[in-house]
Amino acid sequence: MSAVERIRIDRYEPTAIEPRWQQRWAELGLYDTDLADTTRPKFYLLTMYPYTSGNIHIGHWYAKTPTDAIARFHRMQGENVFFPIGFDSFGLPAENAAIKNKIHPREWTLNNIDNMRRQLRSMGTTFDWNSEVVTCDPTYYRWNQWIFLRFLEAGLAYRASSPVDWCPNDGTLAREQVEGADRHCWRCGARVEKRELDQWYLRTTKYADELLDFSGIEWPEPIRIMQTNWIGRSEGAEVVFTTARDAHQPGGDELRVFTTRPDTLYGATFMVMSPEHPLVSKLTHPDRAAEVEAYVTAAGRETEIERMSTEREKTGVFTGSYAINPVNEERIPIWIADYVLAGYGTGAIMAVPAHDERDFAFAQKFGLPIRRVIAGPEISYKDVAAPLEAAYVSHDSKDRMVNSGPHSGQPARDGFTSIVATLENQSRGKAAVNYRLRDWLISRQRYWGTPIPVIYCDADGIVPVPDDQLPVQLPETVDYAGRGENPLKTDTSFVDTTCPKCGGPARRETDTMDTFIDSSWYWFRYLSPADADAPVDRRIEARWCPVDQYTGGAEHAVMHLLYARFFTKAMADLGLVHEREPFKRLFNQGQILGADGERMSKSRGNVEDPDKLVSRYGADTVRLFLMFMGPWDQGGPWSPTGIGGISRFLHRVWTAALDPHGIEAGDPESGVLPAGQDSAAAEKALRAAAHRTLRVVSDEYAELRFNTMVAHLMELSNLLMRYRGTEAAGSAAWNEAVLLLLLMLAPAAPHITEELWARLAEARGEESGADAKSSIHSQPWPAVDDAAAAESEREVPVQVNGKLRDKVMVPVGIAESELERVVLARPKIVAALEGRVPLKVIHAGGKLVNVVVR
RNA sequence: GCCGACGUGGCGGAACUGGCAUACGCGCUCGACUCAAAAUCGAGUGGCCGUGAGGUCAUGCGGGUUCAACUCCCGCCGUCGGCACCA
Repeated sequence: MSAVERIRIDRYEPTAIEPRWQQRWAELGLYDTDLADTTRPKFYLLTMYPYTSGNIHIGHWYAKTPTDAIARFHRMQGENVFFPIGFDSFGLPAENAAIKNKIHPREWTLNNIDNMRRQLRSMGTTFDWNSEVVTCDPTYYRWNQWIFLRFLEAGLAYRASSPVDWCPNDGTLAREQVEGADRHCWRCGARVEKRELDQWYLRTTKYADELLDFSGIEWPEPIRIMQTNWIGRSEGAEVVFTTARDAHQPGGDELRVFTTRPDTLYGATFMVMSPEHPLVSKLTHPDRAAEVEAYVTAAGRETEIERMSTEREKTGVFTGSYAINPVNEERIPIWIADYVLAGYGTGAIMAVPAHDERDFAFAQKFGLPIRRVIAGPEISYKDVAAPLEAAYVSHDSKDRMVNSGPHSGQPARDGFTSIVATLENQSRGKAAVNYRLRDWLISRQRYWGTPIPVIYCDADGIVPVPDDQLPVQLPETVDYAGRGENPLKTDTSFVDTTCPKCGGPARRETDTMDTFIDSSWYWFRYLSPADADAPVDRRIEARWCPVDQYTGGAEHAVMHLLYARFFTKAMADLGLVHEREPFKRLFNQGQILGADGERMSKSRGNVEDPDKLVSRYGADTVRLFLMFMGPWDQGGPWSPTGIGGISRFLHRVWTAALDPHGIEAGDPESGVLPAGQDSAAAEKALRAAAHRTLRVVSDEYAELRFNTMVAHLMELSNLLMRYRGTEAAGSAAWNEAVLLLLLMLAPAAPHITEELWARLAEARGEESGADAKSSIHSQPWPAVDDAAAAESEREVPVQVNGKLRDKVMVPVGIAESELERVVLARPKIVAALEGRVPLKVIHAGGKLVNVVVR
């Protein structure tokens, strides 16, 4: 090949190629899914829709482009792939930007969406844009309202007054939106306080047990554990204590407690109520009223002041009242302390200081009695009365009950059931289950969200907005007086309305819904985004749900991913959908951190803008680089070091495909076959390598192991380059290897492969790029030729006492005795044996030989 | 504190059910091409000892099981994520 001829080969210039193909694919409608097509198996692939913050950053690329490779891979497998995208577009940032920049949240959001659409397209992703969903659009949020009304009818939505977490800036928060030991707001970081408010809830607890059941879905173990812990099911008993008659009050009130250790009931030496407990004022002795009142007031403020440490000293006050223990009629004092939570169990506990660390600390501080009622196997009868130095918290099967009246001596395990049975006989308690999970508080005092469709009428109370008046639209012009105040509240044109029942004057609810409502069912809406009659088209849903593969970050473990499961179950019970689980398979990609190892955020200034990388290297290089970085579920700090290696790889693919005969200057070896190989052997080696690569790469795509997939494609391209310029280059085997390489690379690097596919077709004199069928992305995934991939010889490592001493080439399928004979004759092995006689020879299925000597 | 993930060259990482530790890539060193540089191509690249063949140590640390351990078991240390007194 002359130098002149080589120069005529076009250079690989991604920025020239990529926009052209993106446009061509859109024109051909290559990725518009026909949901009615039943001739192929369906594959619903979902990636978490982005929040409309304005910019697509490298983290979005890390989440979306490997997911796109999954979509392309499944299409090549012959499946009908549905891969939609949309925008999570309600929420605080839009509102904050509006306040700051004096721009309407809608305008801010829609501008951002325009920019993000452009950026998403530049990735070369195959989203079906026809099914796009934008949650701040009335055509979407009217169905939030409609579903809410169905929940209301079914008793799954209700209004209640209770102490809620309140952020001074952002208003009420769901419990999972309060973070850290100091209880700060997940959005603004301000300290959260408790407020007693009337708010709307969804009855998530109704599904607590079903949500614990993960059978039939393939989710990562850590997420299942997190959800399980979050739901926090515990089995125990509810025990009814009765207040004792006293000078200041008649007694006889029931004080219910939940305990997981009914076997310790004889060890209850006092009781504790939460400061918010309804019986607090009734049970407080007049002499103690001032002290108790002060404590309760302080506790209300508690959460907003220092609460950094769980090691914090226990605090509390005595009410002056006593309760009767149902099993031994013992009279024990009732205290109030903030370590007992109002929202869990009954808001009151029986304190067993001998066997609970918290109760122990409290008893020590206030000098309350501590009585051992459970003894471990090492405790002798004599030691039972000895003072404890710490709470004995144990579930040892050898534990036995002591100081427990008729139950003394019984194994503690049996005590659980026998005490519950005793209580049940006397109607003073029963077996009970408690959950840590609470109902979902959805009211938000914000403008930029879905208005809750109810009306308050003085005559008729809470009146749902009739379906035919939906959507309740957000007013267009609003006055942003300032932060923390919902502008809907002061907008009389919105608030003032008439009662749908009596026609009298009435007020609209001004709270809007938590934005997690939007993402709790959006994948259903993708299937029929324009349907004006129903939120979900049940016929399409029946065919396409559940989502086959969902990808997104693990940070949504106990919020979005739990809410989505709840919604699906609730909607199924309402007959709106068929499936009870939303996402069959879930994969959590890791998180890309800033170069400083911290979470990427605008405030830290460590956000990586992919646009300049794309303009320098091209989208294909950025896609491959992100896949090559490491296992997809791992993420890690961002560093562009090494992206040049990916760029070089794609240049080599380009060269191998278009210029098989070139010889690199300065390389004395190039153009020469490896020693001992003729061109037939070289061609055989090429085919074998290509088909073996195909075998592993197919698995790696299916298992989402993109980093090793890229590595294996690099190995194949390195091999091709080794044979470039030799007699084998340009042979049938070479061409086959090149085409296989392009097909295997196509899902990951769609533009360069499409370009080379088209050029090679043209070189063969075929039409290319004219229709959807000729695209590389419409080709079937190739089949492995097992005969070509098979190897005739194998290199077997040989060890002596587990240490590598030699390697031998032997025919595949060699008999063990023959292999042993060959091995023992090897000079290196003879030397290593030093005359010793082998005790044993391990063959390890022909993969390795280990000669064991003493 | 409880729950979970992870710890391998200078760096990102590979080794799937115990079987050649360090694939692939980055970086670095040397060489070719060049007046020179960039780009590209080639060779080398875990530590230590040795001119060499080779030996020896090494997958966070300490033990153990095994012919054989990055992989399994026990006990520590460290990093990251989740939970936050849930009775």
